[in-house]
Amino acid sequence: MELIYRAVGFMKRNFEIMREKILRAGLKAFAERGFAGASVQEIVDAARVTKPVLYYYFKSKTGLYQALLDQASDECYQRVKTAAESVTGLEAQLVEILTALFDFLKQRRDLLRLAFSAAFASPGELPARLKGREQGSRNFDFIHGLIKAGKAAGNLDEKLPSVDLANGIYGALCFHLMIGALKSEVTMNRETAKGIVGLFLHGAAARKRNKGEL
Amino acid sequence: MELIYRAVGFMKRNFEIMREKILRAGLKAFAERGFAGASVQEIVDAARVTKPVLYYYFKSKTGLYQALLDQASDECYQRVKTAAESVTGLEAQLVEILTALFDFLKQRRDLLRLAFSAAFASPGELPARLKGREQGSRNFDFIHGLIKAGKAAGNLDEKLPSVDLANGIYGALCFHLMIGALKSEVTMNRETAKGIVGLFLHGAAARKRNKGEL
DNA sequence: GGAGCTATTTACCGCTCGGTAAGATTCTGT
DNA sequence: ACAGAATCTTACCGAGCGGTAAATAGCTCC
Repeated sequence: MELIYRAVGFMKRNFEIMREKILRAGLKAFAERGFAGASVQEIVDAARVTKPVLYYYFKSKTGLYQALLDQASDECYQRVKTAAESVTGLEAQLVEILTALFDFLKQRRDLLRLAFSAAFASPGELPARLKGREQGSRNFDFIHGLIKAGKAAGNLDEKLPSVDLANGIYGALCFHLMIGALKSEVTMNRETAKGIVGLFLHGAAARKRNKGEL
Repeated sequence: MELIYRAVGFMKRNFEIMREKILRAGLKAFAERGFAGASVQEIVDAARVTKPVLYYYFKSKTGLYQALLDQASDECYQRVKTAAESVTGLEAQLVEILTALFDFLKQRRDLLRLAFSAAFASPGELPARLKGREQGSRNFDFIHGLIKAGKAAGNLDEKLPSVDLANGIYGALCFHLMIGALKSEVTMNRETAKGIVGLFLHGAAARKRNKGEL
């Protein structure tokens, strides 16, 4: 009995180890060269397996890519949700979300880069079978929800449509993440997050006088 | 004499016509499938020329891509500069710039999409010979300059670093352009631009009753 | 000990890729 | 008329692509 369990345990662990070895190599290749630019051969070489092994664990190049996208999307969404639940109040929540994603960027830059390049890829750049475009909007919808709640609580300017506000903070977030994903070293942290959220909430204009032209 | 001039004129025009036929086909293919995903064959088929013709006018696939990037970068920068010079005052300039680029997006979506995908591509996704990474920052530097001038004029919060402010408005701009480049129809216009600039300058938070009305 | 499953190897497939050699055609200047 | 440059065609290249057939090795279970 015990032998069997241990054997099964070993099997399971080995199965996952193989999968992750290939996933890691695929992530590196796709993040560096894009979907079309990365070749199956270089991936299996880096993972030190043979080609049919990749096709055994993932049924195609597209399947491997999809698995990576799912992983990125899930992990990203999870961090956003956890961050938002850890504090109360719109401003604190936004700061927490941005900080969490900057951490994510620092730890898993390749994964985030992959997600961005997939989200902003041209229609024909990736295989059509890839689904999960709506997955990509989970994060936006989540933040949009926070914004709507903040508006209902009277913290946000009621004259501005909530979708515009969500675009504002989400756009700033995406922009900084993309910049960070391209640079080699990531310097964004909680202070950066505070600055971005502060600019979003209070604006860039000089505040001395309530009335006046720019 | 006249015959010669007409012949030369015809030659020149024909040379440009061929070049632009290939450029147009290349733009469509690259914008739809990315650099690696687009094939030289499909480009020359669409342009109704043969393969060596492409290699005659542009010396390689990379050369064609580079020519398109140069075109996009130049046209974009030109529009930004013209827009900024057409009015005075930071707020009006920003609105004008955003409006001009939304127009650009509406007219040349493929070109803008190409520029964005190149700007945010991973290092190994495009051939190394491609230069002009600094070209891509011309627009940012230009806007950064406006911001610094606005700050010197006392229109912007002096406590906020100018580079952060530039990132703020430039990020919002990029985000909206990228969203627009992906959607099939473009709805952004001067009103959208005003909204974005307003949010950037005055923030999202509820007004504290400084401003009288409503 | 062998049926049957999972996991992995060797060796290959047809195809398309970016790119080119060599020559034909057309045009230009004299 | 004709040399030479510019332009364009036919026909091809080696390499690499994504993907697979078939055999096999290791394992479980009876």
